[in-house]
Amino acid sequence: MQITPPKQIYGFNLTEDDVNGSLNLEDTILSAQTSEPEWTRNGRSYVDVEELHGTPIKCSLSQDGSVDHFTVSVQYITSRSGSVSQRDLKMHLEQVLGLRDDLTGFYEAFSSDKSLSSTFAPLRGLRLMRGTNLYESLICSVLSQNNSAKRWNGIARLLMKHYGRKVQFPDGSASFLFPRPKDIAELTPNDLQKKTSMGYRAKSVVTVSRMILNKELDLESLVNHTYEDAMEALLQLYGVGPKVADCFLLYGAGQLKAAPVDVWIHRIVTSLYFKRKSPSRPMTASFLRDRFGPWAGYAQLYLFHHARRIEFGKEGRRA
DNA sequence: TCCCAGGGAGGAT
DNA sequence: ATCCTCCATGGG
Repeated sequence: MQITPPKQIYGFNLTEDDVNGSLNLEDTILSAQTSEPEWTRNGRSYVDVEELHGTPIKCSLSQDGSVDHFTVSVQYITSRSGSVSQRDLKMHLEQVLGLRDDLTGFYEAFSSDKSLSSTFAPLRGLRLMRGTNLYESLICSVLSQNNSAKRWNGIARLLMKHYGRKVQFPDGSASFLFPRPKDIAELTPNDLQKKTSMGYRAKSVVTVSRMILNKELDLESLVNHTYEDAMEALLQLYGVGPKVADCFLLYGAGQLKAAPVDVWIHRIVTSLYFKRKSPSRPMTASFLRDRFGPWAGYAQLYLFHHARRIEFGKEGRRA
């Protein structure tokens, strides 16, 4: 007699033929990019829950092989009634993990820049993640200000738990989606702060949520603006300065010329490229855009993580 | 107790 | 324009 298999779990594999260059899945997922809260770990796999074309989907990825010759096993399951095509999920993962970015071209274009190219070998396969929910990316970027990656992720998880929709999966697990602007706009900053311990960032999160709900701010239209126009609009938002705006533009809107300049990047770029002069942070950001053009975001990512790894060890944890 | 965390607003020069 | 200080909270 045939035993009925649990048909609700689907899967497929990605190989190096599906990716434009090398891939280090673990480094990519653990590099604290603010496109969305960090994926959770389950053994050797990384798990993400997202809403894809209105259907909650939970996918689990694990990489076997090397960063150049690999198989990424993808298993996924959708919430109750919904279904997602394998093709849609594959396109989703291509965006989220930056699988179309020409990493080989990046490495070749700057092979003569000794400062940058020295990071290529240790970080080979590290890719820029991109969010699929602009609001989520903006809020995560706001939460990251003057905060550790571990803590802003914890706050984002509390946001999801308290204000996001709970979704059940056929395997018995449950998750919370990221809240929508209207879920947050109705709160007072004080209520939000009490539930999430996000501190003074609550005022910014509520204000931005209300502006989006009232259509004073349209994140979708910002994506089609030039970098300069989008930046100008974002800087009007309370709690959004140059670094947070660049984080949103890079990880949320996919503007690869955006290079968020935090205290680390500022120190690194100053010491590597400004021998003994001291540029302002805006100068550092424009320097990165001028020097690396459409690869400025990637240059920032590689310089940042290389320095962090030297300072703290592999995953940036404090010794 | 002090310092820092992938900063930013509001104020004084 | 550039330089201060303060901001909530948690971890080292």
